[in-house]
Amino acid sequence: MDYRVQGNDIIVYEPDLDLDETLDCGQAFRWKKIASDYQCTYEGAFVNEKLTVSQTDKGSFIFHNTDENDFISKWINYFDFETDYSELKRCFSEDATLSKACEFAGGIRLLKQDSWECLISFIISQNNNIPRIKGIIDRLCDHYHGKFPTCEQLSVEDEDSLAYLRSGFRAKYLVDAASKTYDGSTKLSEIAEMPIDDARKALKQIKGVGPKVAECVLLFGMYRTEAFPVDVWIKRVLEQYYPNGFPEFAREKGGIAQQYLFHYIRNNTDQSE
DNA sequence: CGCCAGGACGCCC
DNA sequence: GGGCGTCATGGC
Repeated sequence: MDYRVQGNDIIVYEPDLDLDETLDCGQAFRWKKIASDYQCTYEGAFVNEKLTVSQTDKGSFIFHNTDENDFISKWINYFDFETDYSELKRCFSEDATLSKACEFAGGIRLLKQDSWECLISFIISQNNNIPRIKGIIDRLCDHYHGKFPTCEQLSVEDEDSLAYLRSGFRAKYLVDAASKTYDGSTKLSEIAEMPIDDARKALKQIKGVGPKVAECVLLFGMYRTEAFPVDVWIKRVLEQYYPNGFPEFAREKGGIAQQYLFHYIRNNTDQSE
């Protein structure tokens, strides 16, 4: 990744990033594509740090109204710019299916999100579709003047007071997640450092957090790249392409591989193979 | 109208 | 420990 300061903006060159593939692939739900003169432009936030970012060409980006200190302290981390995804994809390409998946959507990167925001977001995601997940999270942040609520703010709510979210049966799960996180019976920062099976077990103490949501929180909110969320789509990939199990060599970064595979299978609905 | 959506829970055996 | 109905909501 290279960057330079240009006026109030940061100009970034990173061949292994595509904004559509990364910001609209179901790992984060607060990015909105807005009209612009560029190839694409997104508005969103990391917790409460807002950003408008454009892709001007393949591998070229503008981080609007961003000073160099913020870029270094926040966005390099969030976009995982310190990881060499070319190297990662070379490694994955040892496997035929992964090779195709990386080629299909090579601009996906794993966003290093906030664990609390991920916990809430992926509780909302269960048995839900992406547009509606975004709608619920929109209403949640609008309610707090555009910011994502803290666990303290959410902990004073109950099922009825959350009715405005129209999150259905998930509201009671949000209440439990907020109260456990606020009163300290769930310590997300400690869970992030635990051996993976202990971390899974700890997360599943929260009502509404099962195997899939726990795995998503570990991967997207705690950068545990060995976490491997299995949903209906990935289940299909595993059955179709990996009847003898997912290859051992890719498991340490399996969560990132999973992102490529998820996008690949979802956008290649040809099931004839 | 029924079906599905980046699932989890409660209850059954 | 696995199998199955149920849980809100909204788009198609």
